[in-house]
Amino acid sequence: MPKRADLSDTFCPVGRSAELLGDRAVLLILRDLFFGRRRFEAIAANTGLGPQLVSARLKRMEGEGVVERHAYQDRPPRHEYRLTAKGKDLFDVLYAMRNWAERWAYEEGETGSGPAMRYIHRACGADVGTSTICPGCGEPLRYGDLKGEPSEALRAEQAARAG
Amino acid sequence: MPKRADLSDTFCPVGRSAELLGDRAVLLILRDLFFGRRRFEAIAANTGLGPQLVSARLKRMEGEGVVERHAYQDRPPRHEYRLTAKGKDLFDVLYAMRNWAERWAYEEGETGSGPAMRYIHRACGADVGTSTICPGCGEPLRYGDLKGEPSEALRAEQAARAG
DNA sequence: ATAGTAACTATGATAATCATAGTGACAAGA
DNA sequence: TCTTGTCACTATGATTATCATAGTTACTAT
Repeated sequence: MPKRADLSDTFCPVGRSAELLGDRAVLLILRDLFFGRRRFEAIAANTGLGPQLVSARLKRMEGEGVVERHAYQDRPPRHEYRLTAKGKDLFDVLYAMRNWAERWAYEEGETGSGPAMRYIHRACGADVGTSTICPGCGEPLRYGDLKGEPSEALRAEQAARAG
Repeated sequence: MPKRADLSDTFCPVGRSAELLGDRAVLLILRDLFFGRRRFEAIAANTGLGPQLVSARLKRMEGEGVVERHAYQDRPPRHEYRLTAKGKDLFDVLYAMRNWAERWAYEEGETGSGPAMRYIHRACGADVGTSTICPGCGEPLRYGDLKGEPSEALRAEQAARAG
């Protein structure tokens, strides 16, 4: 594409976020990082993105300070990618996207009886449904407070991609 | 680009949302619609996007059921775009993006003393800061409960684009 | 010596985006 | 009447991002 207008210096906060988040690949990579996938190949396989796209986006995300590259062995050199504090703080955005999709993007019964991805509040054990505060104890939800349980359909899909 | 993998039938809710939301233009148009801009030219001018991009995205968003096209006069035919219930329910996503940017994307004092965009909870009058529940009364925040006040810097920027 | 794994880079075809200009339908003013 | 202006777009051509596929580097394991 031609040079598009840069939004990183707009005063609108949504515009600034959109520069990074208005990108399919970035969103999918973030999802996988939140899911616990840290290795390049695992991310590429699960997202279905080509290696050069994954590479380019991880570099950009590293430049933005949302991920960190970490060597987990020296010979041969192997790296993994981890969310920084700034990256982990994007959880609310991804969680809001998940909530919206659970409410609007599935046919009745498409994922069995429950949601595509169930979240349990560790502190009180309640199923949080699609709310932003825990319906059991009323606390706001943060990354780390939640335990995700993919539905059978989602688990099968991910297994197929990994194999 | 070549035909990219379609995510609308993945079982992952973030993947399904990413198909629509992983796009700069869609995000900017949504922002403007939430801001109250309903007319094509106003959206094109404020986002800085070309008319064919705005046109294409509004069609896609209409197809997805997040916006509705409304004729507000017949001679000559003039339309405006409105968020549907499904569209309004994306507020949490945009609000989470705004919160993240307010926390991480500005230099100290870049927008004066406060945030780029201040939100007040209508019910209790509290400044909600960057939280997902009202710090004054504890209620979860919804679109319609909040009154947005752009900072002087943001107001000036928007005025410059409109003129 | 051969195969395998991890993390990439290179190449060429395809498709999306941008800037700019143009269209159709009408209203208002000179 | 003629010109100018507004709104909501569509058309065109240049530029650039993305995809699929293949190749590379540096090792380990058998």
